[in-house]
Amino acid sequence: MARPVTPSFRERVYALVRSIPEGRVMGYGHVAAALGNPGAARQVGYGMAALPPETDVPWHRVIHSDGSLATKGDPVRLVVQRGLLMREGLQFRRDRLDMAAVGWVPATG
DNA sequence: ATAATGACTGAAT
DNA sequence: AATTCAGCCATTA
Repeated sequence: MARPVTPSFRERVYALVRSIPEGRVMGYGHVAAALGNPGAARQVGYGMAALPPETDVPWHRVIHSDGSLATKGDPVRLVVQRGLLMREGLQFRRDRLDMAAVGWVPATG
């Protein structure tokens, strides 16, 4: 089956996001930097936008670098994401997460 | 090949 | 602390 020998940036994003443990979150820029492209934060979010609703990628664990959530002009999706995060035990502080506490860095625990 | 797009980010106001 | 502006770069047409 068509499996690219050189996985696209998006593929790498999905793989990393899938490896984010429950109760932890990562910023778009952090994901991009972990993939070796510290300037491709927007591409990370763009990849999330292309995810189907039945995806196995925990896209809700990827948020803004400042701990807030992305809206993309769809406030409904925002509420859903917040619910998913709270369901994992994350605490919101005025519609924002404490990245210093719940922020996760791969290969470091 | 070029141009437009966009779940972002950091600095300045 | 909140808002605004310009830069960034992979994907799509």
